[in-house]
Amino acid sequence: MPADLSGIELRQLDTVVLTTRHVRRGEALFRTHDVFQSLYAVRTGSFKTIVMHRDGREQVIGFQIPGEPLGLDGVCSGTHSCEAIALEDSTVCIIPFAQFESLCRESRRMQRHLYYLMSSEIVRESSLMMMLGTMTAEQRLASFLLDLAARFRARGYSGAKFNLKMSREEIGCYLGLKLETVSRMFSRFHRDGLVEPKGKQIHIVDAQALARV
Amino acid sequence: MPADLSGIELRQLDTVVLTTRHVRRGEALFRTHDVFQSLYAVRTGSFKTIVMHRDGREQVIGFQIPGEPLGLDGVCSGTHSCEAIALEDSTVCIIPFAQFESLCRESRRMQRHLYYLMSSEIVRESSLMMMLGTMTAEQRLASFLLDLAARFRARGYSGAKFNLKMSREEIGCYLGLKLETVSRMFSRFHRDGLVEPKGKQIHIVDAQALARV
DNA sequence: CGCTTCTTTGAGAATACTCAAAGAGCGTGG
DNA sequence: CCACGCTCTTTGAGTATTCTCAAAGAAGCG
Repeated sequence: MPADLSGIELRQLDTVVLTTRHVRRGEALFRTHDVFQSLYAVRTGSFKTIVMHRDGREQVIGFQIPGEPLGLDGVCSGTHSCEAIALEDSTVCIIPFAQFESLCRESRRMQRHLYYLMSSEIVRESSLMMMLGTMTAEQRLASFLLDLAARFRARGYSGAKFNLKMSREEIGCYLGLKLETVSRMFSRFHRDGLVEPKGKQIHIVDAQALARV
Repeated sequence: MPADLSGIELRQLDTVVLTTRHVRRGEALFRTHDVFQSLYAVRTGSFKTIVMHRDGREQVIGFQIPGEPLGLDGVCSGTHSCEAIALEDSTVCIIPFAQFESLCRESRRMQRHLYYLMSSEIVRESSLMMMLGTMTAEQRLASFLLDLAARFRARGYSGAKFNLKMSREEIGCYLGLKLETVSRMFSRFHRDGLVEPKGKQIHIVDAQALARV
């Protein structure tokens, strides 16, 4: 997970990350109001995180792929404010927060890394709010695809071809759109030669044009 | 700022908060890409924080009233990812981050408080995304007013009557709506007897009904 | 291989937006 | 202190984007 830590710190982290956990497709790693005890890092598979309104409305607030952190929302109140659901059979590293906290007190770099993770999440959510607040349906889907592409690339996968494990409905729930609208936008991108969607398999043909949308 | 710190820690914090700064209405406390050096706490007045897209689009991601923190976005990259603009002549406490960080290494409670602040911001933004992604214009304005009311109450002001320092346009920019839509929703709430808006002075008449919207 | 779930597409409806103009409020300067 | 001008707010009318409802087609799973 931590790209900017030295070998020493990584070994220290290994002493804390004693266990991994398997989560089956559709199951929850944690739910809203669960007691917060650990941070997690996706090891294999993928997750969505959702917040639920009392009336049952859901908002997907993020998708996590291997290497990305989960659970930072729980630090402030001691209970989780969202829930993390596996999009496919997945495994996570468990990082017990109490132990991680001790490690942070010993290692300034580890401490900085935790700050980095939390602040990054704040910045990520800010740009998501920008998307939800100012963009058209077309722009939202374009920026979603480009963001995913960049993250896959950053983790060593192809940024041009990847598999969407989430449904159109989940994408819509993330982008503040209905599933039909998401589907129509995919069709439009396909018609315009920007993207080649074969079901869940996505091939980004013209990233430049996507960025200009 | 910190509600859960002891007298000792508050005195320690006082040694770090050496200076305050005045910011005139319309001026920036910090701008996007400014080097991050300090956290701030609003002392008097109020601010908006905005993120800017390259094409000039703006999204207001928060309004800050006295007692609330500013600048947490800068921790991860060392530069600010948003800008903070004063909505009226205001003052802030300056908390140099390097010194605050040292203090956190000495005091576990101070450390926890920083975690708390960052994680709270993550949770706050999550619920904002829920609003932007799932709510109608009417519901957005209602939840905005109730949120503000709760925050004023938490800081010891009246939750039923308060002054909106931000314009209809800024509210719209925060709620993902146009200023005309915001104005229409105010008119509707007025017509229905939920809110008594006298220009920028807001009187919440029926908070229960607002919550049911 | 059949059933269920997901996706696509169409048609019509609703919400929010755009453009426009009048009215109110605020700050500034005489 | 009042008047002027500017900005902000309100309201209306028409438009556009997205949503809703519906149905057919495709894909995935057991």
